[in-house]
Amino acid sequence: MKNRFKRQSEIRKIIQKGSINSQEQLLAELKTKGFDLTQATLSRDLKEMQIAKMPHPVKGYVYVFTEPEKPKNTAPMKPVNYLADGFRDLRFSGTLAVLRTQPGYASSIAVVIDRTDTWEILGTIAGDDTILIIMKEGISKADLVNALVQIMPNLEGKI
Amino acid sequence: MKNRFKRQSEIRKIIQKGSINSQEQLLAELKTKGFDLTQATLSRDLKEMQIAKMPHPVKGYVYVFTEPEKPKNTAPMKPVNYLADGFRDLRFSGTLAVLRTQPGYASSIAVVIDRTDTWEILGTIAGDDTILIIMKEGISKADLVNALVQIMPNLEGKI
DNA sequence: CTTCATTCTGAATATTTATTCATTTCGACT
DNA sequence: AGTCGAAATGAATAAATATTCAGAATGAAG
Repeated sequence: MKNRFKRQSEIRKIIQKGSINSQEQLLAELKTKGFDLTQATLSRDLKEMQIAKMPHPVKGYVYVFTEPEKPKNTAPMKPVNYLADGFRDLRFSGTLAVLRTQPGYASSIAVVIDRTDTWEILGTIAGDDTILIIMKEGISKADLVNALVQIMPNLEGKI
Repeated sequence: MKNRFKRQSEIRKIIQKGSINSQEQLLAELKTKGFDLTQATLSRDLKEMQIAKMPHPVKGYVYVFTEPEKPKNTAPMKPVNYLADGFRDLRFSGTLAVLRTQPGYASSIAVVIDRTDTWEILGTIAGDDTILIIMKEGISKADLVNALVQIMPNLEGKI
């Protein structure tokens, strides 16, 4: 139907603004624009248009056009071994660990560490040849070393 | 809790495979891996991890990691509100706070924090998706949260 | 070791979203 | 115009998901 496309086009516009968090809300918005339909139809439209309700840290949930997932950490193993080669040394200070690398390696190693979301590690910050690792309180040096070996098996013995 | 991170890590692995289309299904999968939890908890995990149920032309609906929407070339919003959207989570270790953001947001948020010269905060260091905030001694978690909300009102309630 | 506060979780429930089933609408063709 | 079949829709309902509320676990502070 002709109306259907106009409607979906309007839906697109509204979603784009990024502040819709339920179909009911969207429905109301559409009514003000002169589109009269039920939630059932809306649900079908959204499905067809591949619009998803996504959790949002601040807004709760928001409807968005979704891109299918990035194949991010699908193949960590290979680059990881390679990255381990950039490793220089590891030292500790309180709840911080400082990992030194060959110049230029730091950020790529840090990215790998971050992606694994290891629970012992709150986060990392990388410069050019140094990575600062912020550890969870109460984590021992050994714990951290284990975690790192998990991530980069080739480190085994280098530490 | 320790278990919570292991669990979320497992969730990530399962979702990654791309054939989960309901929480119930995911729940069952997790049970076989030895994680015992309820749908309520799972819902909360998914929200926290920003995993969304997305319509899929052939599979119906699939759970996926979603990309935050691309800030298209729509007129730049009020910087501060905009920045709050990049927020992921906030955790503490001693006198440090680690603020995690959507990839790419860290430095711009850090700049804003630095500019305010909040007395609770000695300084910040930003990577790509992590900001390290060095707090003044004696500052509590709540104090820092308050300070951040001052800076980015939209954070209110989401920390 | 207690007490207190905070975080985490499950059970029950509320809310939201998808689907079923019946009806209507529309277009193509006589 | 009338009939057929396909697509679209709404009402009701089923199914799925989010949240509330209360209790348990954990951790910090005496």
